[in-house]
Amino acid sequence: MRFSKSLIPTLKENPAEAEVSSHRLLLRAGFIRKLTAGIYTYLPLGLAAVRKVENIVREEMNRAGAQEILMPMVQPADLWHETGRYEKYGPELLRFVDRHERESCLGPTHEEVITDLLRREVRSYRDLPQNLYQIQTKFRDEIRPRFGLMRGREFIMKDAYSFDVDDRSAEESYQRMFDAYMRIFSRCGLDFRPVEADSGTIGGSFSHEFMVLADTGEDTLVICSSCDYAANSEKAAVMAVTEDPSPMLDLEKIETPGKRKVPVVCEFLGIEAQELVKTMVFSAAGEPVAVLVRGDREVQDVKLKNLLGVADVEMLGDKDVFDATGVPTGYLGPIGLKIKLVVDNEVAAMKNFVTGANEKNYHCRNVNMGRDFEASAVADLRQITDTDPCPSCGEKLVMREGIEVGHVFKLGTGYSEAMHAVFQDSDGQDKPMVMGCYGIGVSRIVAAAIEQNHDENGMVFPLPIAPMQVILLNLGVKDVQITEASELLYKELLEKGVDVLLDDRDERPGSKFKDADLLGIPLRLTLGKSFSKNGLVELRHRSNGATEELLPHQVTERVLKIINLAATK
RNA sequence: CGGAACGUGGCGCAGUCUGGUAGCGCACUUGUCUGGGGGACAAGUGGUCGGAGGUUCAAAUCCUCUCGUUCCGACCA
Repeated sequence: MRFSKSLIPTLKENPAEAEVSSHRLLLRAGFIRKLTAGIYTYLPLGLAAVRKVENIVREEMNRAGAQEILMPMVQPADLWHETGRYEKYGPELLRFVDRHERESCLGPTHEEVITDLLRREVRSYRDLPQNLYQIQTKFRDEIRPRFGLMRGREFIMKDAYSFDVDDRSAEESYQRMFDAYMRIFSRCGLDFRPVEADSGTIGGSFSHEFMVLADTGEDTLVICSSCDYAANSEKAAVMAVTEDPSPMLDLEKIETPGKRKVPVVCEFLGIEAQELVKTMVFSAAGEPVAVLVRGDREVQDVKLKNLLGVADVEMLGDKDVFDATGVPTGYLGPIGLKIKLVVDNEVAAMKNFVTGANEKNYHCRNVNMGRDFEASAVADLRQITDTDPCPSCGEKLVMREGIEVGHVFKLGTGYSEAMHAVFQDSDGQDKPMVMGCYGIGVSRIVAAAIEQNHDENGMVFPLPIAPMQVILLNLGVKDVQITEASELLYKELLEKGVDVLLDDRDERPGSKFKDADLLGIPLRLTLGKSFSKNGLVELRHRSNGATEELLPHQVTERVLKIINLAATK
């Protein structure tokens, strides 16, 4: 690829619209251009990086026994009605009607389409297992697209689906995909962690996310400092505490005029937030539900959602709380509360705590569960913190930010039952296929890789996913000797299958160096002064700035060696 | 969904408060010099000031509506 003939519109200045580094650099380096919010065109180098990632994904999926297909982006609403997701999925699903007034949508994911395919084509247990994948553009009408390729509305995703005869076999499929994902992200040169995750709207029984560690990540992870436990903080289990053995004291109602917020009540009563229990009211599928957590804790709504078995929970506003309970917020408590009540484990182990009295300007002291109120469920409902012990080994936890680049789910039979995707087993019985689904954000990997690998001069690509492996700088386009040698080297590298960008523009050396750094191409070859003087070619590593001087005939061999080393690492 | 900011040549911005000739840097074109970390000089090209409506002798500037973009937040009682 010749720089002079390519569309690589680099920018000297930071675009006003980009905040995070990957977004800024992708625009500055001329990898992408925005069409409209969350929707981008990939320019030659941007696409080249995407293709590199795709190829790694493809190789590893194929190696794991998955088969590549390509499904439609436009999907009929009927399929989505079958699984109930046309209603449930929410406004992220872009819906429209075609000229025949048929309801349709743009695929944000393909469980319905693939399940429809398999139910038509698979009759017998002999046809299973199947694992099919595609690399395709997805559309999700995000509320707030941001950070360039990180959270776009249109993005490139690899999605795979497995179909098995039973749970045991499905778990093997899951494990195969898990292993393939480990290889994929390692090969991409990413610093990542697989973490236990919530299975979200797609549903299913268990799942892992693959998180690239980066400060700009939108998810928070907890990682054990001692064992290999790691989880998304919204899922991370909090260890149950042992019950406080103190005897129960007499219940006492106290006047707390105007004291509503936890710190205010605590200060007024001279207690710590750990001695108080707050009562939060959520709406779950239209029903109000009260949740008790300790005063200094936060309810983790994903855990609540899972306990209640609903798609979504939402905290009620002051007015809705009053309508549901007859009590103004700030004075809520469990005693005599008329709505459903669920209690965090930690609270269940507490004795003689303070709560609201369900009466304006009053709280209660020495409240005890079992004596003063009953809960309809006790469960782990609070957000984990970094002072909590590791749920696996009890050691210290560390919290980190992460970018989700992959997600594997064991789906079970939810979709296959809803859509009657059955096969005849060896005993002659019809059984639903056991499914799994596995996603990778291909375009997001490019962004995450840049987020994780850049410096003040630009991107620093890991070799395996770099759009180009080598940038060859001809610093003397008007010098016949330098130009001839550059062209020769360029051809030689191309012949050996090296991806090389020849900077043959009539620019000053400074501009070429700056652009080379910005583009983040791992290996830079320079033919300039020291070539004229001593016939030497400079090889410089973008990542650490190390340089070596080589004779022209040594260059290709040396470059190939470095590339092969990076590939086998 | 709530809040805020911004929209002026390709990019980054000033001008708007206080209405009166549309400006700066970069990029681009031509020429000369220069040639290892975003060169210098000279001469040029390019803008319905996001859109619509209104006020005014006069609107980038004031008013109304609208579209677009970005950022923050989404309630812990």
